[in-house]
Amino acid sequence: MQKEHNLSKNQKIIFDLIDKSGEPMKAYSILFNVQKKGIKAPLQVYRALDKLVEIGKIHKIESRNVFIACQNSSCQISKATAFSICESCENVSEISNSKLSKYLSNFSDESGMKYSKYNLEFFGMCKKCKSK
Amino acid sequence: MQKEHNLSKNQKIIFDLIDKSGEPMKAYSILFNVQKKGIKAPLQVYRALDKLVEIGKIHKIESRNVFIACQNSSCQISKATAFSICESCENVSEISNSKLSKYLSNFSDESGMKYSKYNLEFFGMCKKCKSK
DNA sequence: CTTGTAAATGTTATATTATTACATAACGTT
DNA sequence: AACGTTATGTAATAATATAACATTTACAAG
Ligand SMILES: [Zn+2]
Ligand SMILES: [Zn+2]
Ligand SMILES: [Zn+2]
Ligand SMILES: [Zn+2]
Repeated sequence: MQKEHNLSKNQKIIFDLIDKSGEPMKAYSILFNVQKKGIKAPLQVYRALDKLVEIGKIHKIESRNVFIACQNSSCQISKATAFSICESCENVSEISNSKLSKYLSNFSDESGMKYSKYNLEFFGMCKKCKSK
Repeated sequence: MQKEHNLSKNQKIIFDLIDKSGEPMKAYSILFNVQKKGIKAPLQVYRALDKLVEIGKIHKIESRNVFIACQNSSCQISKATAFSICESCENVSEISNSKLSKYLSNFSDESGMKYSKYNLEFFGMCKKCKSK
């Protein structure tokens, strides 16, 4: 069962925006979109984003500096994330593949380092873009 | 056999700096360090970095916005990268594990998307930091 | 209910990371 | 030499993110 997080006002505004957009969003585009709701400064956006990432409601796509709503409604893991990114249209989707996540969560090497978290980004051409 | 790339003057200066440092470096720290060699503007640094990334001599650690020299001297792959990052001391090392790279290079799912590239970042505490 | 504490907010300024635009030079091939 | 490609130089600016500080809200312990 996923822990319930009561989102604060700003967190809710920003999560709803990202979630409804269904697309990756940039921080300053989010800022622009929520200014009518009274959120006026970058820091207000970044603070909400930080919290939402922390609790796993959204993820940051590091190679693109964008944020998307978690598409794995059942998973509370912001510690084991995998995405596919189309290099042509920049479409992003979250990969939820239990074999992959098991493989990576159990991965260890000779470094003696214990991995508690990972982020994986796959790149390629999506179906739509390929057929063009 | 890896293709030989003749680095240009700026590319060589910047690659040598990163390679010798043995550490992840930030773009503006690189800039600061090469100013005595006549490289005065961010763009000169970013252009060299772009090229070096493209040919696989260095890699960008996306979650940190830093660059490190490729530690896999034998591999020409800038298309299949994996790193371990210590969240305490920010030490980064490149993982070269043939099973892992095979597994990920062959990964496919039902999306119909063909993945031509991936980047994986593992996070945790390195040996040194754990023992403190 | 009040007091203490953590979390969230508001606001201004600033730091950090990266690119646009345009001009010139060097390199490699024919 | 002429051509196309790659690299360089320079100035300005865009895009991303954080520091510092003041205040407010939420919520639990006493
Ligand atoms: Zn998710
Ligand atoms: Zn696409
Ligand atoms: Zn490498
Ligand atoms: Zn460490």
